[in-house]
Amino acid sequence: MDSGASSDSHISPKEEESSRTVMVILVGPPGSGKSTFCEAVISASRRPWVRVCQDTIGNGKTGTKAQCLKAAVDALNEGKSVFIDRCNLERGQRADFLKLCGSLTDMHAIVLDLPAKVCISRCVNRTGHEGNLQGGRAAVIVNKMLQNKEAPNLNEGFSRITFCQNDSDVKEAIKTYSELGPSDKLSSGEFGQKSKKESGQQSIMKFFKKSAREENNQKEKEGTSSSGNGAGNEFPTLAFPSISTADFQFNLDKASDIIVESAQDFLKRVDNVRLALVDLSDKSRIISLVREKVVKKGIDSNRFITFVGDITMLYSKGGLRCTVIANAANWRLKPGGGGVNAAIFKAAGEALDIATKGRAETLNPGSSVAVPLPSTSPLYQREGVTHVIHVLGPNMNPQRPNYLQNDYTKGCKILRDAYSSLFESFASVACLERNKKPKLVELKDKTSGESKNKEKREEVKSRNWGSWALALYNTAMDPENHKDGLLEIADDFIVLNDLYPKARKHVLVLSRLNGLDCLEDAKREHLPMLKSMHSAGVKWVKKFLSEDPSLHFRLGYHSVPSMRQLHLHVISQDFDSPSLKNKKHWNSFNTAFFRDSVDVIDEIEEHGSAKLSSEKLLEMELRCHRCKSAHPNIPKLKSHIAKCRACYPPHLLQNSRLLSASNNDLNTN
DNA sequence: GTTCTAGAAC
DNA sequence: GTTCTAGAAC
Repeated sequence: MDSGASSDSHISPKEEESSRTVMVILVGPPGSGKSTFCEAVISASRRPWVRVCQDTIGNGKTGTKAQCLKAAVDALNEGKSVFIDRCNLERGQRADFLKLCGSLTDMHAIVLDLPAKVCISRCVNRTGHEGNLQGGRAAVIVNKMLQNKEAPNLNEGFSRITFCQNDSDVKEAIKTYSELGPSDKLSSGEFGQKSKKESGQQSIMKFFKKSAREENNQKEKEGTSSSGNGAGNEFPTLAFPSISTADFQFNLDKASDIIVESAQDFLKRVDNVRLALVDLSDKSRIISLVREKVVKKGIDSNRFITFVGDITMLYSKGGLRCTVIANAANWRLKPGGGGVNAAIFKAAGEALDIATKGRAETLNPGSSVAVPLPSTSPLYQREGVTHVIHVLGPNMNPQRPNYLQNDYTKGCKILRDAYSSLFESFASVACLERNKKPKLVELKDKTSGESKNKEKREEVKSRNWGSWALALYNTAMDPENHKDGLLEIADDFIVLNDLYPKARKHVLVLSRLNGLDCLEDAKREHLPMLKSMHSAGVKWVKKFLSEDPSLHFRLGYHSVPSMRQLHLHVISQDFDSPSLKNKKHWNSFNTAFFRDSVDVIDEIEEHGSAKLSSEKLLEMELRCHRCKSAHPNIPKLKSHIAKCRACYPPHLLQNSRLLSASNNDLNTN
């Protein structure tokens, strides 16, 4: 080294060390204390720090990641150290910041891995926080973020990672960083206790279970409750009482056979669900009979369990989490009477009575009806029950309605029907709760190619619906309370005006079937409903054409809808609407992404399912739906289609895909 | 699905 | 300077 020169361009090793900057990426959900951490260090530190906070970077408002990146670069260039104060829970979110750092910057992560419930309660309690994440939304958002959490790893490029699981860990980390002088360097490696490895796919249900467990002070750890039996505990569970064997005096031996056989049949067909037969008495004869037969038949004890306890307190008293419970209902679906029915209605509160009335008035022996439990219900809040399935079995009691006069041929058939209806209702409810169908075990008529496709689609489908995507579902399940824009209520569908019509006339025919989320779910058994939805759509088209014969209509489904609950679009082809604003809007109605109802019905009749198009089509260039000319942007396209009178493409003129006043097919429907 | 808005495109 | 898109947030 040229020790004689005193040029500025030469930095002694000591000086080089002193010029090192640090970028500290905070990792934690809202409410984990990221901002507090930064402020505590900055106020106590001798080192120059800049806190880059996405919540405030836009002139005090929420900014973008790009703004944060720029602010970070600027600070590092000025020789300052930087805190990246945003959630950074996913590896991808951290990567761009790590890329900014040159060899003179140390890259650290501080993981604020505090219990989710602590973060949520802090979010709820604080006022005027920069991120404005207050109130009840906090829980939803924190949960959602934690689902995708990926703990930082040294191989991402960090030289030091500090894990904090509680306030004292946080305090210690604050102290360490506060004491970090301008020329100090912290040692490399991982510090603090890393939380137990969780899969990135941790579901909200699992999260709730975890929080509840923490509150229960490790209740499950100590006892060997029936729920603590391995993987089965992760599955949606249906708790059900023995049907017809109490007040309806059905023979216990016959009933236990039917329970075990029905359950075995169901569990063979539907994977990833669990059944729990529940009885109040520990001397329960039906429980012991069923238990015996379950063992004899070699049914997986993780997937079919028997449980002694109160069906309305399975979680709070027994630690058994069941998202769905069955009610041994009466035919009038009324509260009271005694037994399980009285107990469930009482525990669920008025909400269940109201929700039940919205679904059905009476119930026939051998059938069931699933009722979503409003979140206000104590049974929902305390026990985590999302649905009650009312089921009615055969009656062998001369004092009760529909007495079968000891006819066990009839009685057994009805009881089998009751269980099979109950289990099917449960499967569709479980499917809704997990936003995907329980994986059906392949039957012999499936080829391996088809089964691969199916798996692929299921993967795609497992994405979560945002809260905004539930509006149609809520309307379908409870039309009486969502009357805005409602045009017609039928037994299996509803017709309503689209809230943001993309043309002069744009209505939706909404299926009322619980569990049918989208076109992908539509199978042969749904054909009668798809046809009645189509007919309803045509009926409304006729009405609109009588008002304005110049219109043309298409009826169809989006391949991948944004809103949950199968809905048929009935839309006039003028696309003259201020709500049609972007490329996605246009392409969702004018590419193969839009599947004409007539084709959907044909394909399901022929192949058992409808073809779906990729969401990539939504990014395609903008083309007029009549003359197929391309246009650079939406305003230009809109002014073109307002004038274009070219013939519609031949494809649309076939098979009644396009309906107009001159269309003969309208009269034949 | 919409709204909001930064910044790209013109 | 204005228009328009696209990404983030809900």
